[in-house]
Amino acid sequence: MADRPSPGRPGRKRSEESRLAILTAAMELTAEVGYAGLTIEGIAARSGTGKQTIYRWWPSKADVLLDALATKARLHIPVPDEGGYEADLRRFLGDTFELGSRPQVIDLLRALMAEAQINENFGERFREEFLRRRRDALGEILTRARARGDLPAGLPPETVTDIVFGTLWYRILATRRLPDRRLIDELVTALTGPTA
Amino acid sequence: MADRPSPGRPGRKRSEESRLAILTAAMELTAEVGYAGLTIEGIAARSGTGKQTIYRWWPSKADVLLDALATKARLHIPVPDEGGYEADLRRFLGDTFELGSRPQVIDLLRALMAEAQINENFGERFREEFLRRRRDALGEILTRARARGDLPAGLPPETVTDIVFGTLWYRILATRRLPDRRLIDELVTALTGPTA
Amino acid sequence: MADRPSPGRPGRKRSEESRLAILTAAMELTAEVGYAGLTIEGIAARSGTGKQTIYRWWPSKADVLLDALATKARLHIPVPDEGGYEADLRRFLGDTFELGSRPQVIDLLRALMAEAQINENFGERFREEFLRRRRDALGEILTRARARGDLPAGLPPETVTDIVFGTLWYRILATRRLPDRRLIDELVTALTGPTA
Amino acid sequence: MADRPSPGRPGRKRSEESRLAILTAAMELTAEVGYAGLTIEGIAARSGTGKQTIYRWWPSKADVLLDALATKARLHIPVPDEGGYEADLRRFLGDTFELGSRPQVIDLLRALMAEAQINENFGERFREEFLRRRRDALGEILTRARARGDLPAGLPPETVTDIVFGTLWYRILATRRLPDRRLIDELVTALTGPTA
DNA sequence: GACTAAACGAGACGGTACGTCTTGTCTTTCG
DNA sequence: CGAAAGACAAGACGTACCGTCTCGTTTAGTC
Repeated sequence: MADRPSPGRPGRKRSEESRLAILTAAMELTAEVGYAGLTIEGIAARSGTGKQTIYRWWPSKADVLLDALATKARLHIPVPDEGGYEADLRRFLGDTFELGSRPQVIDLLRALMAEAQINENFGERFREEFLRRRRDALGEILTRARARGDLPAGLPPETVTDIVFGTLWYRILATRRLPDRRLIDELVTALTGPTA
Repeated sequence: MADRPSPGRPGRKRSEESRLAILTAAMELTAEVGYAGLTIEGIAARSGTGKQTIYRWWPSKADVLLDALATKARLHIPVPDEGGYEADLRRFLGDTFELGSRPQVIDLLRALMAEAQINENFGERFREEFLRRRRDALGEILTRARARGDLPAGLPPETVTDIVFGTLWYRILATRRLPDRRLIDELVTALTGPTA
Repeated sequence: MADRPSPGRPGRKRSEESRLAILTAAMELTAEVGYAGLTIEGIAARSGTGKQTIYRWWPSKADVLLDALATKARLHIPVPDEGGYEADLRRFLGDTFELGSRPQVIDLLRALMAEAQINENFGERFREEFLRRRRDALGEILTRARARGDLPAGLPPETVTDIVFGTLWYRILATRRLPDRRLIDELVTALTGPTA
Repeated sequence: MADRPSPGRPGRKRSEESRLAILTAAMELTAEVGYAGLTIEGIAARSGTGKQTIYRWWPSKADVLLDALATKARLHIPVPDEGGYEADLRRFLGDTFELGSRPQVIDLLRALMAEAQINENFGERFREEFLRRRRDALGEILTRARARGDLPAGLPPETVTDIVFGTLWYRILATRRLPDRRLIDELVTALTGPTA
């Protein structure tokens, strides 16, 4: 993403106005013409900035969108202790689904996951700065569950995480059916089953 | 994909030689320069054919690869009756993993899934001609399991399918850890748990 | 132009129907889309023939048009003896202008003269089979005039021919003003002047 | 031809170096492969520039050549007053022939006149920016001649111009015999005859 | 020195037309 | 009558440019 220059050095300061105009233009254009139709030139034109300003701060259009997502969409999901593994899991899944219910956000996520497959460098940034954070949030819940002895045998936390996020992403990427309430129940069934 | 002309009509026949040269070149180039670096021009040059010949038969480079995958990689997975749900599932997952263990194939799948997100038309073809077939194969097993009463309560076949393929795809797309033997055991645990 | 095969040999005869369909299509298309927009593929499609049939008999689209001009437009101009150089000249110019007064024919001539500059081989054919015949017609008149002693001194027949056709072509190619009656008078003035 | 941007505005300046490289490459290539073999891609490759740079400033390959002709060949012909119509005319024709004696220039002129027939838009530019200037130069001489009363009766200046340039162009386009000294004498004879 | 603006070299894009080759059908002539 | 010859319509082939687009860079002038 964009580096912040160390303070106290000469030269004009980075224009926050331009930065926001670029992020806004990028999201709007993605909604209007799709990720494939999004271009750096288009972002520059729409935001009233120069191409060089974009290239100076972001390495690719996907990074602009990732920044926009982090800046614009409030992605943070708190993981309050609901008192038990099943309740925690249910709460986490509910919060996550809510977040992903905005179609614009879904389209953005699909585009970024796609770009991550194609562009190796961006893929690393996407995994580190987005996917890992979501895994860590679930990880917290699983750590608590393990401490309580609630985790079913034969299902290490890593695999639970793979199953949870895997199912969500697969519905989005491969079936175009958005996750819903019913899926929460069924996932909880599968992941807490043996101990119930 | 490519239409087959009805026989007995005038005009030169489609060159099977060119077709295979194109599919081969496409796969080789993807391995060498990556999907992002793959171009129609490159495929034409490598295969010794003309661009027009490619455009005549495939609408995009992703479709060439999808055809290559279907033609070259033997994707069909038989689903023999192993006698029980758990054994069937274990066999299906084992066969599937083996198939996807070739890194070349994995890279292809990642690229195609990515393209499916970005190119709506190709996405539809990819879902219909690739993803649905894999789902159907698993569906057969689940139908047998349901007939035997082996399916755990609260886990409809659709959701089992989402969980199985979701986990596999997520490992490939998001974590870059290829599915392995251990994952089979854990998935089987999660999906057959309650009946065990 | 098209060679005629020696008679009495085996094989299907050249189809006069196709030949005329091609010439007609070529002229129509030139009128509709201009010479630049004229293509062999278009002629084949319009005439309901195959491209190969065209390439078999004519080396270029310009040759098709040249053939069409010779076949369709009655280009022959008789040069009857009007009794004197000035009268002969006046008659010849009048007949020539009449011929070139059809805008379709003019456009064709412009295109062929243009192609003759660009395509060396066609240029030779155009000069031999079209331009030379027109020059020869005027040459007849000048031969008669010389016999009568009507030719002005210092103006060899070759140069008279250059001046006559040059002026006509120049009006067509460079000024887009079609030759008219007034021009006849003025040319006759210039070319018969000294003896008058 | 190329517009000149108003000064004092932001943005990179047009590269004069590229402009000249393009004009030079265009002339060289025309000499080497002929006008038909000349392509924008070839000019770009030879000149070490991008195609877009050519398309930015010239609408067609013919316009590049027209610019090259104007820039490289010193086309201006002064029309000093030689004291009389016949002397003026003789001087003008001599200067003109000298100019057109370089075969490279002749080939260029043939190509441009040809293109002007085929491409309507270029034709207009060619007539306005090239042909009209040559006509105007001769027009000056004829205006002087008229003031002196040297013009033969029955031969308006317009027609004299048509005859002079027509004969020159016809020799170039249709007979491939370059104009020479003898032609000057004969033209002068035809055009000044009655007053002599 | 960051900014907007714009030209630059590079090269892929989708497309068109070229001229050739292949296929199967339909004449024509001759053995 | 049947085989050989060749013209036919259809259409796929490899090739070459077209004109456009976007890339990422560079240069110029402004803030």
